[in-house]
Amino acid sequence: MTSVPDPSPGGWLVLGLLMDPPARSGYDLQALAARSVAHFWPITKAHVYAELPRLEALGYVRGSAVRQSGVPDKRVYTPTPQGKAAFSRWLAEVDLGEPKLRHPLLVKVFFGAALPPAVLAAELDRHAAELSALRATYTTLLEQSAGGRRSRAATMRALTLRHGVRRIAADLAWLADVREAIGQ
Amino acid sequence: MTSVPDPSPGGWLVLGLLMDPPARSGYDLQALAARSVAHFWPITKAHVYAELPRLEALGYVRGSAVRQSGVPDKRVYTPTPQGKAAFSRWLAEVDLGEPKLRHPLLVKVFFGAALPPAVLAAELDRHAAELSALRATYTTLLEQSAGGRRSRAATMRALTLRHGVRRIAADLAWLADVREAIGQ
DNA sequence: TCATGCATGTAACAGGTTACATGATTAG
DNA sequence: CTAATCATGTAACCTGTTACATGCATGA
Repeated sequence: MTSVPDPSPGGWLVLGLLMDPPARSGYDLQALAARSVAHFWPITKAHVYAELPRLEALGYVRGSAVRQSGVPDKRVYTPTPQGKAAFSRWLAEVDLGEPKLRHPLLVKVFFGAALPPAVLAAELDRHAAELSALRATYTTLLEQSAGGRRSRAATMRALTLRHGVRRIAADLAWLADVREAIGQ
Repeated sequence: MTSVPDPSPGGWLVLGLLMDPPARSGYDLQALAARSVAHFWPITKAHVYAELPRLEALGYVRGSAVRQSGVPDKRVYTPTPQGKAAFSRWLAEVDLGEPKLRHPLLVKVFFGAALPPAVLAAELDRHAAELSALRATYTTLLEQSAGGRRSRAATMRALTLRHGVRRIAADLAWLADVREAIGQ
């Protein structure tokens, strides 16, 4: 009877991002995702726009038009009581299993013996530079949220950034290992 | 005219695993993947079996039947010269972009304020236990490959395991942070 | 005039997983 | 007798991405 299937993981994430006010549009959600959950669960804008009507059909969110001047009108969404309940239940009960990572650089290292050392070394350095840049954005975000007292929710969100920072530190240390092992 | 598309990333990985002797069957490849590349690029058996005929159609591998007694007959694959060349080229030239990770536990932490502390704490501890177990399997694999002198290829493969070990150490340290932040 | 931000969406595709289907042999 | 190992595959599905399509307003 439902005909609308349960949200996919990405759909639940979108719902989760709507849990706290203010009401947000697809455009807002995409931007919010980019600076919050993106580092452990990337969500594209196409995905956001696809999930919103499904969540509405399930009765988990309600959209309403907002007129604007200067910029285009938009449609913002707020969670319904059922949506809030469903999200809490999902969060407590899901088992999404182990993190699945697909790490291109590790592929290059694994098969690295088949690669000219200079090519590999260049890739390693490029990656290290990207990691450093990423760490800078994470620490910036952390500092932005670090002022004064934090809500419980803000504390939890900050913790995921700390994960990113720790992981990057580990990756940089490993990159140094690899550099040493291959010479130069 | 080709009609057969280029391999997907997973397909290239399968080809990569065939580069070194001995010739392997789909069954062998799946097992090999599980103890080598799985921790940075998981490949299911269904995927392996699907890629093999495509690689053959592209002229990158050649399969041949092997009769066995006691166990079922099998079909093993060896790379062709074109396959070897194509793999080297791919490895040097691809840009698969940044690692994309989807980390369920970070989802739970990010929205953790909406979760009973005891539930969250239990998940954290379960995850920590799993990480410890995983680290044990990595170190076992490392020790197996650590005897005596290593080929260049073996050294590179071992380095990816060291990455896993470093990443787990970082994750465990972060889990301790979270535990401290939420108390109990 | 040109790029950027705001704003929304769709269609086609890619990549990979789950569940199903089958069957012999060996070890406990 | 049962479970595990060896062995191969397919069909349906899920999840998500890319590329396309549109258009106004603002600031440089």
